[in-house]
Amino acid sequence: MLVSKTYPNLKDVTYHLITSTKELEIALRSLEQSSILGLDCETTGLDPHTHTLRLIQIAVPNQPVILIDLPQIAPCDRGLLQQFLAKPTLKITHNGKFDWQFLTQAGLQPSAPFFDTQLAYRVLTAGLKTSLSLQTLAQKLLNIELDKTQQVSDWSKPLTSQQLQYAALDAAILLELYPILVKKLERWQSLPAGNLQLLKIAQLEFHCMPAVAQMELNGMLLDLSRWQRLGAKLESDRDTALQQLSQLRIAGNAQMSLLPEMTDTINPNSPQQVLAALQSSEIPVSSTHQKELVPLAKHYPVIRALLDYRHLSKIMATFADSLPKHIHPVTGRIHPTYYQLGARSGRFSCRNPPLQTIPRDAAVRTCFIAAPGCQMVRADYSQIELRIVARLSGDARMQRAYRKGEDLHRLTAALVTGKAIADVSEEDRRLAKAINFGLIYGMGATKLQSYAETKYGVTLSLEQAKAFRKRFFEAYAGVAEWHETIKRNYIRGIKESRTLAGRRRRWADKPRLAELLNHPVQGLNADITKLALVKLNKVLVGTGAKLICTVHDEILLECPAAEAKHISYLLLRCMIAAARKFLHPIPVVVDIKVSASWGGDET
DNA sequence: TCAGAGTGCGCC
DNA sequence: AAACGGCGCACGCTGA
Repeated sequence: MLVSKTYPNLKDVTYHLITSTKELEIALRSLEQSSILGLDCETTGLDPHTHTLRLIQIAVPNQPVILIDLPQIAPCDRGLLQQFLAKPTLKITHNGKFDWQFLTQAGLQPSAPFFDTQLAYRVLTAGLKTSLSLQTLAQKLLNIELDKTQQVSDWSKPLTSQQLQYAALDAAILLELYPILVKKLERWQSLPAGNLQLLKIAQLEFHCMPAVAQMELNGMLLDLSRWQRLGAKLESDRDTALQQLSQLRIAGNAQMSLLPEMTDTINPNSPQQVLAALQSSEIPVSSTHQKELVPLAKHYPVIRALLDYRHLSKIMATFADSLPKHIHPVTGRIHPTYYQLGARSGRFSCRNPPLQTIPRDAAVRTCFIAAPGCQMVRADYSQIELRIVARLSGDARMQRAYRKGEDLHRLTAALVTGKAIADVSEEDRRLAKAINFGLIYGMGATKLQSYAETKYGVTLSLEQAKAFRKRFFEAYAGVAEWHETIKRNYIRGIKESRTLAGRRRRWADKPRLAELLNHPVQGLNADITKLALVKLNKVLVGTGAKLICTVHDEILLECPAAEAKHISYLLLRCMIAAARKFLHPIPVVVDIKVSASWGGDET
């Protein structure tokens, strides 16, 4: 099954199957001396709320792999195992989040430190589209072909020797991967540029893993009846928009008579058909993209109706109809999957359902509620990306503004319009937001124009967009220089980028300039939020607070109402401490709210 | 008929 | 010369 001269330890991996408490006691004693162990589990399925552990595999160097047939060990006899896993032995896992969740559900929560080979490999390959399966790692790092056919076998029946052999190998191989990955993570540390701490980034991820695992187990509570009422309203609004759309289309049909086959068979969800219909009504569009339609909405009611319809049907399809399907039958809560290295920048990604993209609309967010007797405590970093830009670029004016606690958007508005700060209008400030957020990643004038219109409702001519762009970089010369520095790297053909914390992103091909501008910022934001989660996980021990969601620069907790004040203090402290480590001397501002729901606005 | 690329848009 | 980045999901459409 496995042939390798290089890894004699993996040739004929021997194992010891434990089926009684007595055997377990002896086996655990034999493992006690080792400072590291490979840990893996086989389960009856993938859901830690409904499926259960079947086998726990523990590998230590130079010993048979211990395979614990957990159902054979009476729950009252699992104390020793629980104590064993709670010891500070280094646990080497592959996708340890999964094992952590099942072990935790079984009352066998493993304690740090962890070394997760999957996270480690992603830290090394961030930005590349590499597979992260154990099979791939075995192949690339050990030159071994791993047979995973047993992975999907039936683990609820009596175990076959193939299953046992497979299970033992999965744990044993972790011990071989570990030193290789450590060496790779450390190698980058010795490069001359300094501050290259890939091992530290990997350890940040390892420390974050239990917080993420627990966050998934905790899930979020949706007020279903409120949600359904909202859904009904959205649906009727959508249908109203659709009706308007069809009436308006008929009204415009004088021009459409050339294409009679289109008049009543247009699918409003088809960009192709909509584009053809708009063009045949002599509306000057080259695509039906939002950015092209928004400026026309003022002049054409049909476009307004189309945009309204699209918005509402988007929310209906992606959220209103789908979220209730994700309510877990056992917990009654929504448990998405978070991938802590899901984004190339180091950010989390989240799916099933995508809680990171829930509409901001208060009507939507107030449906996400704290459990009875509990409050939601949520906090987000104020303008974290702009503060990071101020920190990285060293731009004097930005730094001064932040240190004096000024409103950077107002400042930008004043600088680009030439007005005094006191005369800056609300619209000027919205314009400035578009400018600040857009231009820091190198947006061009054309995009700035449509971005300001679409996202901030500010209409600009192309000339104005060009002029504002020019003035922005004159006003923030440090930002312009920072861009120039990165541009030089870009021209040199550099293929990787680092955050201040050392996180690296790689490119297989030539990166785009904007990607090189973005990664140090978005990546550091991820570093900071993850550090905050790690700090938080420590201080929340013993409290009633639960981590329930994180959205890039925001952290949501749920806790008994009586604790809310204390918990919000802890959350604030952790987030500020995490950001301060990298942003100093730029001040860190965290906005914190305690409320009954995600949308509530109390405190 | 079904996988997959493309379009479009929700969030930060 | 010019260039915002990072996601996941639903949908219509294409081509084998």
